[in-house]
Amino acid sequence: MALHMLIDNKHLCNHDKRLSCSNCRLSSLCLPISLELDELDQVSDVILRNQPLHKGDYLYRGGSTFSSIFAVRSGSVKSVYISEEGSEQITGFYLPGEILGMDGLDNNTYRNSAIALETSSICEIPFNKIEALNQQIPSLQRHLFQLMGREITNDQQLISLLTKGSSEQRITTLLLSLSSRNHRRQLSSIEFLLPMSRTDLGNYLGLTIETVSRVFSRLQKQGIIHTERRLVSILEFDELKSIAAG
Amino acid sequence: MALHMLIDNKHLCNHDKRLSCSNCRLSSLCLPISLELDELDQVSDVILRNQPLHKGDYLYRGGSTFSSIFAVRSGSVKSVYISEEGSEQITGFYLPGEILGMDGLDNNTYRNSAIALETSSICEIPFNKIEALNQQIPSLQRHLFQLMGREITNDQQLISLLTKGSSEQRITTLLLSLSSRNHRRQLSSIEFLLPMSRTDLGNYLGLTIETVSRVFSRLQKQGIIHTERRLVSILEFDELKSIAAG
DNA sequence: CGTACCTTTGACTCGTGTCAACAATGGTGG
DNA sequence: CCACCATTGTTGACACGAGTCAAAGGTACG
Repeated sequence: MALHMLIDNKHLCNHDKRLSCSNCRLSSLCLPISLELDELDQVSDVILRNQPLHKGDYLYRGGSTFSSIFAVRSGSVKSVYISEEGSEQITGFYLPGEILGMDGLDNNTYRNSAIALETSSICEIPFNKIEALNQQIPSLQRHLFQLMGREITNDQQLISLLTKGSSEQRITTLLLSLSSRNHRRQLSSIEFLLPMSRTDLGNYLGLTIETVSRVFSRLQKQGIIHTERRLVSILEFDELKSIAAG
Repeated sequence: MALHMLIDNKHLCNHDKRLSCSNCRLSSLCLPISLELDELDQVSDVILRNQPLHKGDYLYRGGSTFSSIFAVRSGSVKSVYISEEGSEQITGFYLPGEILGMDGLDNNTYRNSAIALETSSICEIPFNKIEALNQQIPSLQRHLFQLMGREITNDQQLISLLTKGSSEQRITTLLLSLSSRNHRRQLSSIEFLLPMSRTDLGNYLGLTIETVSRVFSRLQKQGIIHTERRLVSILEFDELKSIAAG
């Protein structure tokens, strides 16, 4: 009897106050703001809250069948495409409140693999269930389109950066992006931990690890940032912006 | 009376057999294949078939309010982002049967401008009307998500190309892309006209016009392609592929 | 405590950008 | 119809930024 209640409690954990969307600090980032409370609960009910991933764990693998999109709850995830020849290209970093997995919509197959950069909690959003909810909640459908539109504009910003930007512009732009994404989450925009290695940074920005390292050293020597391993402090915000702008 | 009939005819031109989706050779490219005939007509009815654009005309402008997505019927269009500082980045080329405008979904504002590369006919698809149809035709909603997913994976392929590819890889990859897109439309995959200038090509691929020109010359000297102005003939398909692969 | 991995720094190379001159093309108006 | 000009594309010489190769220092993990 006691055991039975325990199991029931586990089944109901989606409704646990601590784990519902209505109680999540990040819901304003990953869900439309205009949802009614009962709509919010409907959405919350289809979301799976799986075991946390550890560093290096796969959230999904490139080539596997698309089923869900994912929202980062804590930690961070990288999205990486692995070509037939084995070369890897990181296509994005995802922080708490951000959504990934939309690379699977094209062929019903994930194009990228998603790998945890650190211990991370992830909400899984089964796509067929959210598609069904779209029929009842129009603002949800619109929100999904908006999320995909944001993914597209993000990728296009990266394209501009890669075609036009020097190594310094690429790195300063990324630092400013991380800074503003931290700010959105009410965290410090001037001091934060990089979730990714120098290697990942270079891969994402199309630079070698040596160049990444040299740029960090140069920025530090100029007194614009201070770095200690993965901890970054921005000392001269305006300088950083002006380098990023070119 | 005669005049009245004429006007009525004009209003009915969407139902003109020549201009309905059910009669369009390209419908298999831009619409889901699984549509019933009456569903196809429903979709066809909301689509606007505007006056053809001439070379250099804007289909939409970056910063204006998002209202529609667009399908290229004939001709070709480039999508270009213009930064505050005035630098331009071409983010895509769109050929007949391909769909653009999804960069407007993020902020309800087009991020890019879309400009005709030559005289082009474009179908305009008002987004709120297609959103409403989604409620009745689930396969249409899925198709829209798929189109956006394709846009995302296309952008990510370009990112890989820009971070890893040499000038030769970038250009040969683009030539192969154009070739296969022509093939999809039952046109020659070995001889075709480039719709864009060398300048546009270089801008898209992150290369200067001089480098583009030199790579074309080199490929021609090696007997892999033949070019004469914008006409490209692929002489050694396998060679081209092996260069593109790296 | 040792090993493996990640990062930093230096010397050198190479590909692409920059600057410049010139050729070819297409549109315009006399 | 042709001369003119603007635009676009080609080719060469040179410079420079990022890649490559190599070595050494730090840090974390078992």
